[in-house]
Amino acid sequence: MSLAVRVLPDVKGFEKTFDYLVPGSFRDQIRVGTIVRIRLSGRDVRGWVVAVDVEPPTGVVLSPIRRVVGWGPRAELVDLAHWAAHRWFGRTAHLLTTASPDNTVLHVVERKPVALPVPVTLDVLHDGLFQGAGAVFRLPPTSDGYNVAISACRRGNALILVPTVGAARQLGARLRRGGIDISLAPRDWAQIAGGGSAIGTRAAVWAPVRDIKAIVVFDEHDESHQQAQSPTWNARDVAIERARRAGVPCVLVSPMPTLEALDTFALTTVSRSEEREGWPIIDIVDVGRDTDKNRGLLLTDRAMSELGSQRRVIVVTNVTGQAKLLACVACDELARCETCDAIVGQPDEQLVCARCGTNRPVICLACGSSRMKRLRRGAARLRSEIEASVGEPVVEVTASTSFPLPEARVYVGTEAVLRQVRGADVVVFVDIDGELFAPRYRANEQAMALLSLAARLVGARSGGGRIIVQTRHPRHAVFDAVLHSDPGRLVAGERLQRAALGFPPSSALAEVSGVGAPGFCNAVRLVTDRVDVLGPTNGRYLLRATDHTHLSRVLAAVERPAGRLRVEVDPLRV
DNA sequence: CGGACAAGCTGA
DNA sequence: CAGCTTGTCCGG
Repeated sequence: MSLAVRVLPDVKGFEKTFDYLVPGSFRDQIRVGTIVRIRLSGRDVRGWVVAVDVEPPTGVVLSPIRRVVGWGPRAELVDLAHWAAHRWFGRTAHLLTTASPDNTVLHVVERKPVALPVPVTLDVLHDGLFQGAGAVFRLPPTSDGYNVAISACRRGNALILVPTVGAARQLGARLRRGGIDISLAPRDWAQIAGGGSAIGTRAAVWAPVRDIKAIVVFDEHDESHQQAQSPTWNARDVAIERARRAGVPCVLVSPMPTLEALDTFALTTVSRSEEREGWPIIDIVDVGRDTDKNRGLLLTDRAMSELGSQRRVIVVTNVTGQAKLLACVACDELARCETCDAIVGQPDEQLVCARCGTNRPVICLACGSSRMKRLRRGAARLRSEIEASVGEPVVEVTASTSFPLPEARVYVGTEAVLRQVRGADVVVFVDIDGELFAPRYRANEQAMALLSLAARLVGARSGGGRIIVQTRHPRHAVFDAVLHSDPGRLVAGERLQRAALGFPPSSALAEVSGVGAPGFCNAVRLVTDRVDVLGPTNGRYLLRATDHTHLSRVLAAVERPAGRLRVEVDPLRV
């Protein structure tokens, strides 16, 4: 047996492995994934053992590993980290950090599997979902995923991913009460390494679950499964790959499965009536016709009557400072792109589409008028207007609002208000058109996600849950889907539009920015004609390939130029 | 990344 | 040509 191991140093800026000797006293502690300290060009640095029994290159004198720090990711997760680094053009060390314990782990106590109690009602189990390689399970927003989680854990050690820490704590506690040996990842890293199932948010996909038997991703569509900073890895996609490698089923649960999920596994749904029951009542209020335009009010009579009642109301408006919404003065038609339907802005003389780049003079497509008016006002203004009209305190909630929230019957805010307020009777969307026609290719999906978030807050129709949506486009496909409580109605059209415009999942995208971007993108042009280089717009290039296999291969093949380079694979807003 | 070292610039 | 900056290379 050779005494040399390969170590990946935890040093920013370069990705290279080095070989070291293992002193005899360390030999039984060294495995793939072990965290060690090594000497590298005079410095004492941390690193991960990525291969054992290696044949070092000839003519190099190896130095010894200085110290064993503790346990690190399991060998299969080191491989998975390599895969993810390639897929999202990041450093393996970055992903290994996420897969490693926060604190030093010196001892792992192995636990035996516990015998699970037989559930009282076997018919609630979803064993069918876990039969093949996996499934997409469309479950309405107010339905409980507990039985899916239980079904996963009954197969053996399972990994369960949810979008928020609160949901992880709550579902984890319920599963423990149900007799499941499950720990919170990454907090209880050492415990998970000893056995049992794990639950957590996106980082938990790297939890050291032993002998894994199933993976479940709840709210698969939720953008918080994707890391915001580069590398923009997505826990759902890592979960799919982890399950595939382990040969175990992966179940993706969502009230509104993404095209990406539907392209991966077959869809399972609940009955039409059960899905309908799982959505609240949704009132689509046509702002273009139902209101007196001259009053200039943001809220329709329908919304005002809810505010005047004693019900708890959440009023959602769009992000302040986003692209202004323009509408025709004569006929009230929204200014939209003639090519891709996104709302267009008016930076100067022309109407410009931020999504596809089309521009035209300031002319209404419906009536030919050349006069436009601005529609959007901020959350702060809205708050004071509502407060004046209801005569009681109204609390504004933004992403930066600190806890605890002041008690109030009425809350006003941007998207964050839906995530921070506990519950409500009614949610009012003041101008959802800003979401529907946002210059982002996932606009429909994101609007749908907001509606399902609201649905959870107000609860099912049987309990009186209600959502009021103010729009100038009451016949929009997203409303057709929610009115029927059937997000599946969006899929075919969405798929066609994405394909027609070359957006995922019919393509793989990467956004490149930074001083090194021009050099990098020129190099991409030279290497291949299978990756389109678009831009730059605002200093950002967009690389587009037919699929991720090609995109990743090209990104890896191109030499990194000097200077800062930011590559965001699968950018959410393009 | 950070250190080593080489090549390039400056000033007396 | 010392003294300093800037660039490039390399680490086991």
